Amino acid sequence: MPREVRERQMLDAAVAAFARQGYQAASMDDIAEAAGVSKPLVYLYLKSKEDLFMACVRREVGALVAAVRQGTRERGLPADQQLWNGLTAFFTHTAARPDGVAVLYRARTQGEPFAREVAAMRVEVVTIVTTLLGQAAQDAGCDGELAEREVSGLAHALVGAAESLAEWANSRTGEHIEAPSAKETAATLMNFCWAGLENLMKGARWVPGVAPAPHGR
Amino acid sequence: MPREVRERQMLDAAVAAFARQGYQAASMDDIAEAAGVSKPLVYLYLKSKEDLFMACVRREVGALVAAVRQGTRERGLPADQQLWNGLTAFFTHTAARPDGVAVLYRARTQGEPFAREVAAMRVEVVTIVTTLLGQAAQDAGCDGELAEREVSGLAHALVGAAESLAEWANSRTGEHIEAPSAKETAATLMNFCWAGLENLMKGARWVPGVAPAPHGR
Amino acid sequence: MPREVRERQMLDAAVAAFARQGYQAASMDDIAEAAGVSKPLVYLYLKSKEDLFMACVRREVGALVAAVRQGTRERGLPADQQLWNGLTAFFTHTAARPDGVAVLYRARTQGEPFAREVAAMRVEVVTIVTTLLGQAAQDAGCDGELAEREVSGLAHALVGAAESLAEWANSRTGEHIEAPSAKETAATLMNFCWAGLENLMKGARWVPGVAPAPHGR
Amino acid sequence: MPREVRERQMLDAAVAAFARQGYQAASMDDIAEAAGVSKPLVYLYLKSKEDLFMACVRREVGALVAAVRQGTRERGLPADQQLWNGLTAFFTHTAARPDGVAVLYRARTQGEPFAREVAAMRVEVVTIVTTLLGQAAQDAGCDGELAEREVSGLAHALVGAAESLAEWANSRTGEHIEAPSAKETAATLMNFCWAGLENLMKGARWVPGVAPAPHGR
DNA sequence: TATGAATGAGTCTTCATTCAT
DNA sequence: TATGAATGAAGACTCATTCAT
Repeated sequence: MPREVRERQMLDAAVAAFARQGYQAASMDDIAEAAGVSKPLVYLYLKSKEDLFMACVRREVGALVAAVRQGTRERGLPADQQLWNGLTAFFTHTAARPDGVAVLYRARTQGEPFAREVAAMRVEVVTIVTTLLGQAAQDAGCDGELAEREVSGLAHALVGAAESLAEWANSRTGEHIEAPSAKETAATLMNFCWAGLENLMKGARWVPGVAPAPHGR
Repeated sequence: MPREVRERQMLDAAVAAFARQGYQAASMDDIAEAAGVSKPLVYLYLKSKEDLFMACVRREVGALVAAVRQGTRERGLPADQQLWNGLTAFFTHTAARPDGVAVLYRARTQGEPFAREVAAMRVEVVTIVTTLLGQAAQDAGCDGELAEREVSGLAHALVGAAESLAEWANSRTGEHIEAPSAKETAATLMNFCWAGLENLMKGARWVPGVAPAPHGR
Repeated sequence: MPREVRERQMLDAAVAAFARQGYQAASMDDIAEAAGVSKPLVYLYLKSKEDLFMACVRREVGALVAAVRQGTRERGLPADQQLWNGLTAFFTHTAARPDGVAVLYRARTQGEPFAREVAAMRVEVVTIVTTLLGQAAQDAGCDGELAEREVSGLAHALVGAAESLAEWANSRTGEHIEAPSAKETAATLMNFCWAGLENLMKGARWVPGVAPAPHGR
Repeated sequence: MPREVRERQMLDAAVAAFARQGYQAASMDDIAEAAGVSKPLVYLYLKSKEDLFMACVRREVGALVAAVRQGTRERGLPADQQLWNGLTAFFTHTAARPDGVAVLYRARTQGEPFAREVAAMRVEVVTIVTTLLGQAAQDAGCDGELAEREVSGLAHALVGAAESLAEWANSRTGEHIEAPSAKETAATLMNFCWAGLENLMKGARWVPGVAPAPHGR
């Protein structure tokens, strides 16, 4: 059996194991067995547990970013539409590859090199989102300037909300309550945040003690 | 030395260890040493590694919930103000006890019993939030009906956003860029979500292909 | 059982194992079993295979040097007599602790840190020998100057000869041919080298094509 | 590529590996790679690691013995001259093929079959030396009888001294101190032992408590 | 002749856990 | 209350060796 095929089998098995048990708890023995190969072969192809984990992380990072990029590829739409498309792509991916996403989640707490990889991915996603927001500001003809730190905070809030929602949406899978579709979830998130973002881009801010301006309270 | 004191020392050491290294990687040896006691004593007081971790989780869950409750105790304020207070309390706690929060974060991926404990905490927090939202709806005299599922989704989005922001805010600690204060962070989050929530409570929804109603685009 | 005792048991077992099988081939499992303890205890006390080996080496280095020093302690004797005493002590030690000596032998080809330790021991022994030779030169009233390099070479030759003889003498042990006693072996070596050394100290040298001076050929 | 050539490449690589790392530590993988062939080919040609090592040992034994024989081939010279020639040949070989010599050194501690091979070589060399000594006795017209055991001991002392000197001489290679030439080293050893050997052949012995006879102390 | 693919067996090391005191 | 001493079980990693082609 050619090397590439075997290697993908191993990565598949590893992603599943790491997702379910975590980096430390997953054993190379189990991974090898799940991949249907002997342990030495795993080492021959993937060098070490760390390298194997890194390979998983990189693969899943790539897949996730590709999915989101694909979702926001369509030009010429209004920014909110594009953001919704991107979120939908994200939730679709998240539902289709829960283990892959879980690996990324785990990687964030597994030490420098892995955390960095995921952080880099986040930056990429945040950049996409930020670009969309900028475009949205233009679309709306608004001129409010957002401090870089504020944007960064917002982007993290959005990503965190998305991750949390993804987890929540997927946690339903398997129960008799039907899980919400990716589009529904994306819409929920848009409902949650879009009005606020728009306000911000217009320079309207929520401040303690005063209701946000555009709603006229 | 009285048992209670010793036990707290152990929990402190354990929380630090689990937070920094994760459940699997933290070793009972290290924890005992950090606590300044012998290993058998740890076992005498806390039974097993699992029980020790559970004790940590429960303690931190309690502390976090108490902090948030404390933050939202003040009655008679408008709902947004109360939510802001709660968030501020959350971010304050999060900045004060990063290790405690990290333990909860770790616990979510550490198997059934621990995940359940954290999930229960989330439910509690979500309930608080939900109550506030309900009150806010009344305050606004609005009559929009929110499906239970939708509320649940929103609450998870809010909590996820808050967690993500907390992590982001704390990741700055130690750099020369000053970390945002809890109040700032809470304001960022309010900016992010409050307008949208208000809309929803008025029955206005973002739908694909159409700009959100209340803003008149 | 107190730690010190256990530790000596382990070192004894380890020395035997390393001597017979070499560093790589000796397994920690076997050593632990031979010492009558479990493997973790070996690691608890001696940290790692490398550290264990180093501990063996150091112990045997100390024992050997102590033996030789003890042998040459008696002052006031002629130099040849003292050298003979030292050699006798060496061969006695060598016969009494063949495994210890074998460990030192193995250590020389086991990488920098170990080789260095043995080299340092050699230097110590060579220094003792050199001192004796110097004293012998004085005793003999001779004034021949030996280049440092030449002395070094001679000392190495002497030590090599001694080692080789020790091995030869001990290889007889167990056969029906009786092994030569330490004193006999020491005498053999004195016979082998003393006349030559004396010549050298008188400035007489063997040169190709000419028989050494003092023997009048 | 013809089998013989390939086989020599493999042996060269193996000798280098075994010399530098020892039998256990050298891996078939590394040897195959160093030889520029695939592992199965090594097994096809040389059967097993043990057989490969044995092949190396035999080759190097042959080379060393051949070198020494070559050095003592010239008949009609005085015995000391011949011995010096043989030693020079030995040190020349030793300097030219340090890896080969190292393999023999390693083989001595690698278990029965290998040790036997090297022992056999020693016997051969000792025989050559013994013959020379016998001839020297005749040359000197001396009638001293040397017990077989004593001769054996002397021969081992000589060989050990030679080995030790060879190692010492070669350990200088690479430093800025120039290594002594083979002839110098051989002369050092002759200086070290020849007078003693001559004495012995004349029946003069060093005995404890008495200075050696021929020097009249 | 030559090799890419594959593995059974074994090694070092660590860890949660328990006695005996 | 408190601990020095000790271990069963398991995990990462490597290596000599063999097929199928």
